[in-house]
Amino acid sequence: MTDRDTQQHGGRALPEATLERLTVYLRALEAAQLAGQRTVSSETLASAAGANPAILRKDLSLLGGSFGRRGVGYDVPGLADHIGATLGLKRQWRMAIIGAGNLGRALAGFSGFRGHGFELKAILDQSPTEVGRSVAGLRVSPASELESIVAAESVNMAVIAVPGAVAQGVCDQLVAAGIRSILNFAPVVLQAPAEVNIRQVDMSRELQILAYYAHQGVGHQDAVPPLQSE
Amino acid sequence: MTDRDTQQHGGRALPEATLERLTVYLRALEAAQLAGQRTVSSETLASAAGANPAILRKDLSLLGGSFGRRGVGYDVPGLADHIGATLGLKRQWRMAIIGAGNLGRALAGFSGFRGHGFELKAILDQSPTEVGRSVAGLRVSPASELESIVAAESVNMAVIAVPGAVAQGVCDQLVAAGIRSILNFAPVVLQAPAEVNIRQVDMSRELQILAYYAHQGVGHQDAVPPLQSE
DNA sequence: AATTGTGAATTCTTTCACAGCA
DNA sequence: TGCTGTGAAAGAATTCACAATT
Repeated sequence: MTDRDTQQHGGRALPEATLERLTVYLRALEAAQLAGQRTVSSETLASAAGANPAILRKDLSLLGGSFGRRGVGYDVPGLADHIGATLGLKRQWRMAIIGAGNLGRALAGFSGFRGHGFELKAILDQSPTEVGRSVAGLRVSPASELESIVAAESVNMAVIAVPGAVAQGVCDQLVAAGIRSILNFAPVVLQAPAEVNIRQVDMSRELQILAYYAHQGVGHQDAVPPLQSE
Repeated sequence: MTDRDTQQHGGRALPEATLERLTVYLRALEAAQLAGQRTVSSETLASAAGANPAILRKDLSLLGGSFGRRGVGYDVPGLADHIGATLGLKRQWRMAIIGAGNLGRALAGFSGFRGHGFELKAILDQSPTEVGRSVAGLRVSPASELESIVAAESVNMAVIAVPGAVAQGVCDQLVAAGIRSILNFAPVVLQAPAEVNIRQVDMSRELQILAYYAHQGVGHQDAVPPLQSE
């Protein structure tokens, strides 16, 4: 554990499954903090996060530092801080949302990303009827100004909230403007150079997976670990 | 351990990673069909879906029937049909959206789920100012009528698009009304009995994972397989 | 006594590589 | 020839189980 080059900055990338769980632990820790808890056990935290204690401990062990105390549990603010630092939430992320329809406006109003270094700097739309409207305290800018706004506002993360038919075009423009982190809500697989990180949020995918489980009669519940017997 | 699953078509439950990819293959097949292609090779299809050919073939082999022809490729409509049948998209899924804010309205207007057996039957909201409005051709119903609407419309799938603070309450009501498939857009981990399937869509999670990769300078691209040098 | 941290065992997933078929 | 389908191999992720620590 004194071995610093194993994990930490510049160390190895964490498995994606671990990353997804870390975001959930972080949320559960924030809820625990609001509830006034100073420490949590892996069992409590895992249960709030819908995970199991063993994998939680394994995940945290990949983070490096040791934020638990044996016999006691994890220090709530300390661990939250450590996870936040690992995820890069101490930096400033300057976002733009492309598309000011219902979805873009909903995302703009979503408060969940504030307070973790995410700041919404611009919202853009192609349609003249949307341009100029006020959304979440910002004026909607014309899509044609994408490149200059990205530069002027130092935008380094973008959210695509446009119809599928134009999403790839928007993606290309974003890449050309230097953006390398994109969250895509349009129902298309975007093609982009390998250095661009794209995450996809896809309602159809989720509905189809739900349909599969319901169709098969499989009870698949992420949130509740199987009980140990014996 | 008991092997509790002997499903139809000689199928046990498919791995979740496979399910997620199947939905992408399906979309790519539909695009190919629109483009007039009759057959696709695993290489072409994988490239359109951002996967690699080997895992695509393995995924399809888990489905049972054989929809490829050696030396030729896959029959586009045949394979699309087979994947659709596997996912349960031949059945009728009757949906309700809870929450008629920007997000609920955006989801209601999202055409992507139509034509795959998904039919939006109701949209509900707590607030009297939303009730009665017309959204996607439906009138917004009061949230208090949830149980009776679910029964009257035989709703069997629900989408939660309400603020985090009330999401667990809505979830409890849905479960009480007999819903066992829930897609949750609220940023909370829902607690529900194991027989209820819940999928979570979470903007914070995705942004935080993007932040991690950008922070670490890791290029992680799901959508594009490493290019072969040619 | 309680709970973490982690090697070892297990299970799951992906990739390889090639036989089999059109 | 070209491409699928699939066992076998390799690689990851998860779970177990217990020594270490407060």
